[in-house]
Amino acid sequence: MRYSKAFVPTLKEVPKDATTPSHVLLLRGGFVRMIGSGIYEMLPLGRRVLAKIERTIRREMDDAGAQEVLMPALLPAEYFQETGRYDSFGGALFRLKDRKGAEYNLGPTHEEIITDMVRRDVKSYRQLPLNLYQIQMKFRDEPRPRAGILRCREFLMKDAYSFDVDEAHALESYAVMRAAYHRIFKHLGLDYRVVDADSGAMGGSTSAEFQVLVQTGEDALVVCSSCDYAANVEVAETTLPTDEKDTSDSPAAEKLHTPGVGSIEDVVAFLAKTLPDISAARMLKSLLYLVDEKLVMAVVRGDDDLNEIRLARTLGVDEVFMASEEDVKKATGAAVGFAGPVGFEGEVIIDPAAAAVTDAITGANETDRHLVHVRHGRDFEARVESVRMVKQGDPCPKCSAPLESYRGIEGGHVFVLGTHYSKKMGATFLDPSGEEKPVVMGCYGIGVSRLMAAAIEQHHDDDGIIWPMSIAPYQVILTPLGKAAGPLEAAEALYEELRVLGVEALLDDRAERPGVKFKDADLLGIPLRVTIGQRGLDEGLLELKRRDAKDAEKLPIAEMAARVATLVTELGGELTPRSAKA
RNA sequence: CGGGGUGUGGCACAGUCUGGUAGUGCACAAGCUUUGGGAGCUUGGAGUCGUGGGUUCGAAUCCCACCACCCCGACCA
Repeated sequence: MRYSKAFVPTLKEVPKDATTPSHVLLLRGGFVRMIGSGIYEMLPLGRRVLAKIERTIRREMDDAGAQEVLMPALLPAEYFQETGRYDSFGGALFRLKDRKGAEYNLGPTHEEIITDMVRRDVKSYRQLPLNLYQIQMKFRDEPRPRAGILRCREFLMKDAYSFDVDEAHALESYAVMRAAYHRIFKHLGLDYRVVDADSGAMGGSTSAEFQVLVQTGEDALVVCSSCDYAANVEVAETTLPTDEKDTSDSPAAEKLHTPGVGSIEDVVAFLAKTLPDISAARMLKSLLYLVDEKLVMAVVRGDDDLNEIRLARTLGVDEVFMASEEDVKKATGAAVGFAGPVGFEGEVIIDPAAAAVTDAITGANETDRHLVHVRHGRDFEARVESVRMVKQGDPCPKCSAPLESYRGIEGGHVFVLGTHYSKKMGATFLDPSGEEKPVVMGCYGIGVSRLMAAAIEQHHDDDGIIWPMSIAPYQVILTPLGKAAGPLEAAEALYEELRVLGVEALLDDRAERPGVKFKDADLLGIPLRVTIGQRGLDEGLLELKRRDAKDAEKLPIAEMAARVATLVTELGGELTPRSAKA
């Protein structure tokens, strides 16, 4: 491509609304443009990057035995109504009506549609297994789109669905997909981890997220410093403390006046004068949750956070909701901030770490009063369950080495769905003995457009993007300098040589000053740059510079094309050789 | 949905408090000079001041309502 003909509207200034690196650089580099909250258009460069990501995904999915389909984005409401998700999806579902008043929704995901596709034809175990996928736009009315292309209302996604005769075979399909995902993420040049994840309220049992490790990620993860354990903090486990419980006596509980200090920090600061060894670790944090219309108190140590997902699992429900201020007042008789397990009427769950505190401070269920010298088992009873959020430094549940905290962007999610949809939608088959059974499903997503942003979050510097070769919009940029004819002619010749070798080159034939060309080249993040200046030409040399390196390499003109092609291949790029022009 | 903020040429902003008919830089067009890291000078084109209403002789500016977008939180198959 000739730069002078390319539609690449780069920006010198940072658009006001862009905050994260990927958002800023995608806009500045002319890859994408926002036309509404969470709605982006893909300009030529952005489209090329997406196409590269799609190509890698297609190849690995096809190799893994999956077949590509394309489902509609516009869906008659009856499909999501059939599984109840037309309502349960809530506000996230884009709903619309046609001119006759019939209801539709835009596809936020396609389990219903694919299940319908399969149930129409699959009647026998002989037709299974099956794995179908598509790469298509998804629509979700996010409560808050953010971070540019990382959380959009319309986004490109690859979603695959497997269909098997039983759980064991479904697990095999799952394993095949998981392996394919590893190849995809590696080839895309991303630093990622596979982590244990919440499978949600879908009845799924086995699931894993492919998390791209970046500081700006939305998800908090813990990764073992020693073994391969990694998990989303939502579901992370840790070895329970095995310390023997302190049986020595502690003073009897005592009520203290703590006017206006409700939060853990405030109480610690307030009591620091009278109790010298106070710390958040001696506080009991008592949180009230609405569970099936009953109030349940969850108690964790003051320096811990409650994990709502673990609490919900422990209580055997899909979801728990933080109690409202009024509910808290009604249940404890005190303002928010003064709740405590002592004397609380209702179920109390306490985390082991909190239960182990033998001389604790907690709310007294009385406004402006706290209790000191409180002890689980003596002053109150509670069910001991692990409900706290695992954090940095906690021991790994597998090997006890300390866990490390990371943040990540969820780039992919694989999971076994079981028969959740097939039962509801009657997707059944006859097994060899003639018995009718529901197919066992799995689903596998990759956020294609999100990965484009994730790659930038991971690979950029102050000057711009540094694309991994495998997804770069062009593999090399040729930068002839100066007004004289020599450099441009040499660049044209090299451009043709590279074309024949199959290298994707961008020829910066614009009548711009060198500084402008260099700045744009760095911003766009093309992995290789060949600089063609009169100075070099006089010595018969061209310069080759990697975007991710500081120094350039000087090569004789005749060797440059071959060198570039070799480097492209070494860095994970592909060549698509063409025939020479007649 | 709660809290905070912003809407003024393509982009980034000033002007709003204290009302008088819109400006700066970049970008764009033309000319001259310049040419290895976002050049200089000259000239020029381009703006319903988010929308609607109100106050006023007069509104980007004051008042009311609405809309859009961003950030924090809630939420996120």
